[in-house]
Amino acid sequence: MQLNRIVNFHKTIGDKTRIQIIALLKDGPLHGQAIAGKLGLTPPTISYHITKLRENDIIFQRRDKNTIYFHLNEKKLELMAQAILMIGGEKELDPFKVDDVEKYKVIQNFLDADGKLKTIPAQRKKKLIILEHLVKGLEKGRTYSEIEINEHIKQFHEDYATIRREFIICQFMFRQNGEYELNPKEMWLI
Amino acid sequence: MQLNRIVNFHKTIGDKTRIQIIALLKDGPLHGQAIAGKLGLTPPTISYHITKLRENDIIFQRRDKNTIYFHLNEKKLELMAQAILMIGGEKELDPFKVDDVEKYKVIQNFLDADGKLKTIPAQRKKKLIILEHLVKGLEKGRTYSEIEINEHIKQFHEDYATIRREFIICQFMFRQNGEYELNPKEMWLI
DNA sequence: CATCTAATTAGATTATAATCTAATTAGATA
DNA sequence: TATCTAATTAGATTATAATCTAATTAGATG
Repeated sequence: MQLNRIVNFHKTIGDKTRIQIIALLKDGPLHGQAIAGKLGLTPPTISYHITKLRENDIIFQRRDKNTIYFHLNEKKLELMAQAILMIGGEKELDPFKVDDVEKYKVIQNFLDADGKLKTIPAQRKKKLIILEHLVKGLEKGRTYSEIEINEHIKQFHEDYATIRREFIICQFMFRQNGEYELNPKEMWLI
Repeated sequence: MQLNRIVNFHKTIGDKTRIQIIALLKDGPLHGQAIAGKLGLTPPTISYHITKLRENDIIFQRRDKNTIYFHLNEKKLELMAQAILMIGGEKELDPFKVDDVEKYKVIQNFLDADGKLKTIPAQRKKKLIILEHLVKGLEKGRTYSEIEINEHIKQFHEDYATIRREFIICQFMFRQNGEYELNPKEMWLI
């Protein structure tokens, strides 16, 4: 139900602590203790809020040794900014529409604890969810060389060539004279 | 504090009942009992939610005899949709920036119980708040004849000519060969 | 494998928020 | 002015949510 998605998103960002976390992450990723320190709250409290933000796909995370860095998913904010205007006009047109809980489950299933991709999903819908996850962190409107894309993908999977091809086939990215760029239209699964 | 404004806005629309009210009002104004009926809730509950929506300038109201019709302030939704993206980048640049509580007070002071304008404020800031209030209900992107604008203003005040002129001077509207149109940029007081 | 660091979960407490019924207010009209 | 209609306020109840301390888990590293 589209309505619940919108309600949950706004309930999530309708909290001072969580807006502060978003504001902090605007300037780049941070780990939990850093956030707790800056906001004068305890790590469990931050965990609590981070969980809500993550469940709503507003942040994602990358581990570096013992430390988990939280990143803002700016794309989601842009997307939901638009969604306010569509309240009441929901049509549920796209069969590939999927909610955040479902996305979350698929991501859990296909990534191991390191955030490495175990296998590439065969089912189209699941594959789209995973590809969407893998382009998080790439900037919209910026061009990348093939080498940069390969490096980015290698964080998740050895077989960068296949995944790079999937990015193009599924239109998450465009290639133009050897340069890669994110598809600015990012409504794939919403 | 800009942060609180954003938090309150999202807290307000982060509620299923209130999103449903917004969705209903997308199709045109309704009175309290009608909303209560459609949502299966009691009038006091609707009053409670309406108060929150009104405090955040998401709806406004017009009385017709005994019945108060609630209207959606679509401009506010568009405005706040943009605001999500500016979290963390607040500068507080404009001295005419003003919060919803302040607006609300000014509107209370200058309008009588019927919603009629008692006097036109002399102070610029207050005048802007009132003019902004008076253009609520006009559609963006649509053109109006002078007669239509006059009629619209007469709902609030006899001296439509002065107010019509203020709309132009303060750039709430543009005039082009006898037709009037709302200024699509509507960030006046935010 | 013992230990360190960072994050999360469990459980309790406190603070907010949503909803109802009953009482009250405000305006319209016979 | 008496009465009707619609909306709001008061007060109580119940449900959610935010935060803490203490305990636990997961990885990294000597």
